[in-house]
Amino acid sequence: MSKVNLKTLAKELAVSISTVSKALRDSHEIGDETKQKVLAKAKELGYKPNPYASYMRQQKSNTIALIIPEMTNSFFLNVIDGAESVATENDYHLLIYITHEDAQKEKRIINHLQNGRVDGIIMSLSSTVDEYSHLHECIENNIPIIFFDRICYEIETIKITTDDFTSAFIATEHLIKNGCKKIAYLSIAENLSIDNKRMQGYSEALSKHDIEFNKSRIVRCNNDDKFNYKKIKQLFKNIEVDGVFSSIEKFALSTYSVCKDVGINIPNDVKIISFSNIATADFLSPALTTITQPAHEMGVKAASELFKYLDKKRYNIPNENIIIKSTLTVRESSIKKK
Amino acid sequence: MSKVNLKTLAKELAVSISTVSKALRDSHEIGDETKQKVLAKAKELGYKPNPYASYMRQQKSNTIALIIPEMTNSFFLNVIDGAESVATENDYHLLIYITHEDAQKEKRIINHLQNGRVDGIIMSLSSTVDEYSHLHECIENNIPIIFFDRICYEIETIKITTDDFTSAFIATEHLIKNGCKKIAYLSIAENLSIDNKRMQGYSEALSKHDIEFNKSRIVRCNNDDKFNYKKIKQLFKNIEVDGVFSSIEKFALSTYSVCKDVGINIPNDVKIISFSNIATADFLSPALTTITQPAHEMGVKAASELFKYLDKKRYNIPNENIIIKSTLTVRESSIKKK
DNA sequence: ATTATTTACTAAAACGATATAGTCCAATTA
DNA sequence: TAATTGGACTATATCGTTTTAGTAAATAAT
Repeated sequence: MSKVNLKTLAKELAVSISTVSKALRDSHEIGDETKQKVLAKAKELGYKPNPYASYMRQQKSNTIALIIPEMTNSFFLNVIDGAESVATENDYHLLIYITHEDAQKEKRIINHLQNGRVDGIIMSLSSTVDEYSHLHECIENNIPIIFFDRICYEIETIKITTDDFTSAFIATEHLIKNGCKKIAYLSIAENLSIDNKRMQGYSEALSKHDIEFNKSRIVRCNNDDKFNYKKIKQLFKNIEVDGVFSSIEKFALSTYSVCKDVGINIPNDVKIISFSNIATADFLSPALTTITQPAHEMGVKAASELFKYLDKKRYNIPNENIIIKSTLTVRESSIKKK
Repeated sequence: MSKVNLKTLAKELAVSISTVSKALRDSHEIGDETKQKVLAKAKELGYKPNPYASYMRQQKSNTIALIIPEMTNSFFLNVIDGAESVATENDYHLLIYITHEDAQKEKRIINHLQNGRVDGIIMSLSSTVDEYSHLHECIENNIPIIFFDRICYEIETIKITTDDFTSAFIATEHLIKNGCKKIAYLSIAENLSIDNKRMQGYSEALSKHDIEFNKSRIVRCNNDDKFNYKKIKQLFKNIEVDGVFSSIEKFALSTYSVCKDVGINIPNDVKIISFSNIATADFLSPALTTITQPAHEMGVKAASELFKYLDKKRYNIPNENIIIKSTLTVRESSIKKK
């Protein structure tokens, strides 16, 4: 009922609060006998140290924030899983924030975290941010940020990405090798690092194979599924397309939807490849060829890099790019039917 | 750089700390002129109140925990999304913990939360818990818990579920109406509320239609995909099965996997229905008939019910069962091919 | 004119844990 | 023997807020 704290223990044991505190932290200043007594009493009364009181002295919250743009994306899902497990291992606590791809929301969240609530932040940018003052401010306030996937070049810190350019290049080349010549690119947001890299890979592959880059085959999608559906439908109506390279998973699903409704056969009429971590890729109709990002691993890496710098109190995080490779998994959606 | 706090502001403005504090909280004790000055200075210096210092006085962390058994399940994914949005709306912060279906981990997590870190907990039980002392202890320590989906009957609190029995009944009946007579049930864990309810619904439907309940068609799955795969494969080998009712999504996917590998045709040879919130149900081959749980809504409800009691400081949460209905979405996997 | 009330503030005590600076006695050393 | 060291503790300030109990001056009531 009544909270048991150091004071309670001290009173019960008729020693001072400092003795109790030191005994619990196994200080050499306290005799073995007393230590045993304190430990026993603490266990007996179920003493649980208050983390926020402890924060007051240590200025360390043992809490980190994970900020992601959306939840309904198996990539982020796996990142959370990875980050959570590392956090738990290190006795850290993980706060989750979702920006819903809204720059204003992202700013608000970042702003609210500059008050000591967290020791550090792991984040992936929202697709609608176009200026980074909130991030600069955060760094100035000594809250380290580690970026993953959708990184911010302007901030000097550790950035964890996959090999977006190369993967996109390989993906596009894969489509080309399977006979595609009119490949569309479903873009997520031109101000995002990943989108640039992926589109570069796409365009580089086209150029290598002497295929003309056609701007009308670039579809700017956004966070609204219905909007994307319309856009993709229009794409097929307006221009010939025999291949689709989707920068993120959900656009590929919208494409499936359109194809189903309009009666376009995958992979006969159009071949599809997508960046995706979807668990059901194998069971889709047709099975979706994916570039599978090392999502879990990226979450793990982001968290463990952060902890490396938090624990040692050396807040001078280097400006480093860590790249973890994606893997291409070829399935039915991108190859000719036998 | 150097943190700006009430003291800094007070010094800058040559007033007392209490004046600054009260001005910021718009106390009637402070004159309008002073208030303006304080507000201006606070903005100028970028004052951000320290949440943990504030906690010390208020004994309110404005933080809640969401404890889920696993991440790779679109149901929980949507619950997080729902809970997060309500938390944000109410200026609360959301800590995420994943038990990975491990009772020991669940106990450890619950134990670590009884120190003031959170004002309340939203959780779904791990499938391996078989005794609830950690939960009772938590309640005794005045940390309210609200359960969703996998609830604990023993604890008197708000429990949010879907209509598991009825949905399972309808699902099973749906299979029966589509000609199934030898329906298997893929069980998640017999000590879970949802598993009991769902199996009851299943068995009730069988009995209504004079189909004998056959224990060998109950498959006890667990958290290990490979294990489940083997079990399901064995099921098909050992006994005739023309319908599968999966209590959770991932078992349905394992079933798809087995059927693909063994050459069993869905829905011709066996029809499948599953509790699931998977976004790709429509695109699976064949499209998966699902009982779609109101996952997002359940997350929203759980969080908002919790806040209702946290804010008003009336911690006497009633023992209430809130049921939000699931919807059956019939797709190809459960019906006869034309 | 005297007391009572209101206004606008300040001082100081919490909240619970921790670290720094003592204190006191016993044991060692010069 | 006096001085020093060490062992085992205690007292207290502190972290950054909030809140209760003042205080002093101005205004209102009697």
